[in-house]
Amino acid sequence: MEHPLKVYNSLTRKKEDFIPLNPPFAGMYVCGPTVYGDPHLGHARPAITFDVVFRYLQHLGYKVRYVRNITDVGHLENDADEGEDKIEKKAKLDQLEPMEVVQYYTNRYHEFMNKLNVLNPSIEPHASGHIPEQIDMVQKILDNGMAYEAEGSVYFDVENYSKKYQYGILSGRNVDELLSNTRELDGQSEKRNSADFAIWKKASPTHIMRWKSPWSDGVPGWHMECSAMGAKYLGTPFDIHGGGMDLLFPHHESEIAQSVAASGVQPVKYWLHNNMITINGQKMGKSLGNFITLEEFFTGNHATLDQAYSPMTIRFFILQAHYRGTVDFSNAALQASGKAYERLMKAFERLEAIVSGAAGEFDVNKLSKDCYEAMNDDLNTPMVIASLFDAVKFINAAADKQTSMSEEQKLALMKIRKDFIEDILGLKQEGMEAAAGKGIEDDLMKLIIELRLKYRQDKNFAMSDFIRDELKKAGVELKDTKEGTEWMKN
RNA sequence: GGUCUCUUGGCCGAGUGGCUAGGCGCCGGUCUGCAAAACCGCUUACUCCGGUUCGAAUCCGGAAGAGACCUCCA
Repeated sequence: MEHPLKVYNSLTRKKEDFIPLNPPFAGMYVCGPTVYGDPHLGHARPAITFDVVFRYLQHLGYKVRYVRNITDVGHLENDADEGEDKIEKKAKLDQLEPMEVVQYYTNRYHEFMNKLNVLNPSIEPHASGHIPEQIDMVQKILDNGMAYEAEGSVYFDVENYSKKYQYGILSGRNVDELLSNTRELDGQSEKRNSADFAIWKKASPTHIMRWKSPWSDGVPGWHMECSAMGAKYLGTPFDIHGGGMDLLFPHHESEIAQSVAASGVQPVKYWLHNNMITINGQKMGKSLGNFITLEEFFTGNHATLDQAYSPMTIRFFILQAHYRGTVDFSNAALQASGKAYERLMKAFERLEAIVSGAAGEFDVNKLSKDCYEAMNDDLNTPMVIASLFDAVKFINAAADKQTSMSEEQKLALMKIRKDFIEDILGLKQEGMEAAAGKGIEDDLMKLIIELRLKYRQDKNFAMSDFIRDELKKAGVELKDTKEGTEWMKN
């Protein structure tokens, strides 16, 4: 592949050339949601980030298998002995079957990902559908002496693992500290060491979700699913593993340990991590309870939101920042993104209507080159967007006849639009005001606008302004454009 | 407390040892009966203190502030 794509690898802490293990194939695994709540803005970030990775790898010609899991079992509130499964807890609360909760929130997740124009992954495995694979892996780890059984649960033996391998290779944590400064803390635990983590958990009598295993009726540990499903669908090792930075430790660290303990092989070549979305400078997340769901963004129905924000505004907002930096949510920032997005899309829409002539002062080849370079430099989408705004200026100038554009330039810009805006960044035109077309309301507005037009033609501006002002009070705004009068509800 | 990261103009956000990112806002203009929208122009920043260098916002050291992970979180 001649495009020298570089990605930042959390494992080596360096930008590295992306060279897949088996070109032209590329395998990517991304940690998907635990489906026990509505998707919020924080979920949109990895989904969009790795959607762009998926899209770009495909654009470069790779045959990509993209696996993004659904965690529907095994994600415990904590690793303590009485730790409750998140799904099951929610199910009890709502008096539903756990799988009803799973189905509902999986559907919700899909619904909102579609709105954000996030492509479906190639495979979307559920943890609950891969219990045998996980049991197999637990057995292998036991066989290799890297885990022990206690009271029907199986725990990963960090201390023993560390004699041969490095627990902490990804997160940079020092095992000796992990082991020593926690040893005294828990006398009552089944674990030999509090750094150990459950890879199989015996179900308490009240547990609804449970599977038979050689050790007990129980559930797999949270980290197991990703190791087992990644190996099953992408092999060992595979190319890319993605997820949020908050999963780096302990989730991804433990994934590595499990896979290495089972197979002896480093399971992943490139670890990619997106950073967090913050609100008032703090991470937006479940535990702090400061998250805003995607539905709330799309409807504007939340106390801290000044207005509704469209899915593409959210997508654009996220792409305007580099994926490894935090991005701070605010109404002002989202409003700015919304406007910028509109301007970008409108300009490229005007492109089609431009009558070509002599070539204008604009180097489209350089633009294309800049966009590729930005993408290749660890997926620098904000840079791509900045470059695209150079084209916006040129297109607008040509559309306003301030300069001319050759057919060649026009076609090249159309290709930029197709490649970068649509295929790679995944931005799409959002339906202009869906407010129109609502039966009698629409007919009435048509009548009012017609009346007002009459007044305007008679130069009775007092009356036409009166109509506009009164409508505004009623929450309807009028705009006179060259194509006629538009209206929209506020 | 341990590990790590960050601090850029009114706001959001790239980037880099010398070549004014970009967006939004503000202001000015074009257009329009007016308004809005749209378009054009303008707006020269890099927490502080030392050091290295011909030259640092960019490298090194220190200080202050903020954040992430260490328990569940995307």
